[in-house]
Amino acid sequence: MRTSQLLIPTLREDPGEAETVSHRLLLRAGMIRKVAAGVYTYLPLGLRVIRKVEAIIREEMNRAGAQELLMPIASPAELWRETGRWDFYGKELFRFKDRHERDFCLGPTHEEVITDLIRREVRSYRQLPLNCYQIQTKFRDEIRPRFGLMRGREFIMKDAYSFDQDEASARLSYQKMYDAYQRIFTRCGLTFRAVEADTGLIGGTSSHEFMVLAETGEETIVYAEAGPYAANVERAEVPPPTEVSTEPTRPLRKVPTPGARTVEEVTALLKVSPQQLVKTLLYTTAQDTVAVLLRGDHEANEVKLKKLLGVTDIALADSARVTAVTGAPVGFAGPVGLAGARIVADHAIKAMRNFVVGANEVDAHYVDANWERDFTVAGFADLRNARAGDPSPQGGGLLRVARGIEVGHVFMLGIKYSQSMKATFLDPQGRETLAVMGCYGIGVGRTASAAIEQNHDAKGIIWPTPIAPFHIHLLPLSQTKPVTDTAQMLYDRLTQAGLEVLWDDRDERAGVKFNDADLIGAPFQLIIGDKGLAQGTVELKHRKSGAVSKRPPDKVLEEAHALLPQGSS
RNA sequence: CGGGGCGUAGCGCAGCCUGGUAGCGCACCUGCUUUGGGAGCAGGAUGUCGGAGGUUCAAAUCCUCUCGCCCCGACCA
Repeated sequence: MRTSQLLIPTLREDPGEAETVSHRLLLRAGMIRKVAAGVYTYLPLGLRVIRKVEAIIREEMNRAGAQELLMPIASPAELWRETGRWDFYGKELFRFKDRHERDFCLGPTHEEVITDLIRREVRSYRQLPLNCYQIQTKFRDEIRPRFGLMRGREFIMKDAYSFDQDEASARLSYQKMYDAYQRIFTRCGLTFRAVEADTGLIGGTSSHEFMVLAETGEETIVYAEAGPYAANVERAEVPPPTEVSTEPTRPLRKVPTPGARTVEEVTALLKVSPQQLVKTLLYTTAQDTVAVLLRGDHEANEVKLKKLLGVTDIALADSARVTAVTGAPVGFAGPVGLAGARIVADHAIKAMRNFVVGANEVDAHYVDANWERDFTVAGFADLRNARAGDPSPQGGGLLRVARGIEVGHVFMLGIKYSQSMKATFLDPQGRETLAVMGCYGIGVGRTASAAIEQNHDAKGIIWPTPIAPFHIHLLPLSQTKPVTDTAQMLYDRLTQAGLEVLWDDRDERAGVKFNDADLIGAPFQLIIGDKGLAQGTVELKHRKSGAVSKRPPDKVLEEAHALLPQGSS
């Protein structure tokens, strides 16, 4: 296609709103434009990339035995009330009413709609297993949309739903999707890792996230330095300590700690290490207040805490609540003599002796506190985030930490939705049985963004060939007849050979064309200039390496073919 | 929702504190020259200063309200 006929509004300067590389480059390369916070128009170039990613997803989903359908964006509140998610999903759900005042929402995901379909249409185990998917625009009224296509309020997602007659069969369906995801992200040219994950709002029994490794990722993952274990930090288990302190206990003493509230201030004042301090975090749940004891250098993991408490919502107590419960301002809470809250402790505490805690009194802490002797806890549990250097819970040495972008997520749902929505079928014995479900998502725009995060340089994007908007950027450097004729000839031949060619036919200076081409990021640039033609050559330049090969124009075709994967359109 | 910040030409910004003719760079239009890494010269067009109300002889500037956006924390593909 000719540049002069395409809307490719490249920007010379960085847009002020863009924070991350992918956001900045998508805007600068003229691929997306913002319509509202978290809502974007895909311009022709951006849409081509989206379509490429979608095509790869379709091929692999179909290959894995899934079938495509298309569900509506709008869905009625009744379905969501059946599963309880009309309330549970909260403000994240875009809601609206029709002219009859009936409640609707814009689908953030489609478990309800697909389960409604399947419960109506599937009667027999003979119709299972079944895996249906769609590529559809989703809506989530995110608290904070950001990073362009990375976290939008409207975004394109592939979502698949599997229905099986039993757990064993469901695990096979899950595995097929897991394998398909490996192929999809590999084909998209991404460096990624599948990690164990929390199931979040979707619910279910187990799940894996597919994480593209990138510094700008919003997720933190941990992985064994010498083994297969990898998990989201939210999920990563921390094994209980194996060595318990054998230090003789000393008597409890109260010491003044004027103005020292934070772990740093208290440890500096008392000249102890954070490992000798126990911090007391107060959380409020719908019912009560819970005190969480953590070693001074550890971080609370709220996902684990929610699971332990069996609640869906917790929040750090506000200062009024802290004062009411402890009798002291924030910064001096401690377990000794604490009456107004249940006390739970991370199991690292179990290994500690003679530690520092808050005294529930302004400007005072206890030193040489010991659990059991000075206070009792309701229980010990894994309540902290894993971190680099912790032992891997499943062997393979110590854990390392990396940042990741979640591009895909596979869930074993079990019977959560089939139960609440009564999706049943008759098994071979004629018994009414609940379908066992799985669901599987891929963020399409996020995948494209992640590809940019991993494949760019100071000049612009360097698309992995399978998802590049064009294979070759044809750059005639002047408007002379030999150059134009050669460009036309090469454009025709390459296009006929099945390659996707973007022909920069604008009357622009060479530098402008080079810079735009580098920004847009086609894997190859074919440069045609008067100088080269005088010597009978054109140049094929590899965007990634910068390598240039000079060839006579009629030799370009075979070289281009060798360089680009067959059938990669 | 809490905290911080920004809305001035298509884009990036200055002007605001201390009220008085709305500016700069890039982009855009015309002409000439130029032409292998974002050209030069000359000329030109472009603004309800986010919106509403108020104070004032006078408001981009001060006050009030409002809308939008960005950044930092709790959600997720």
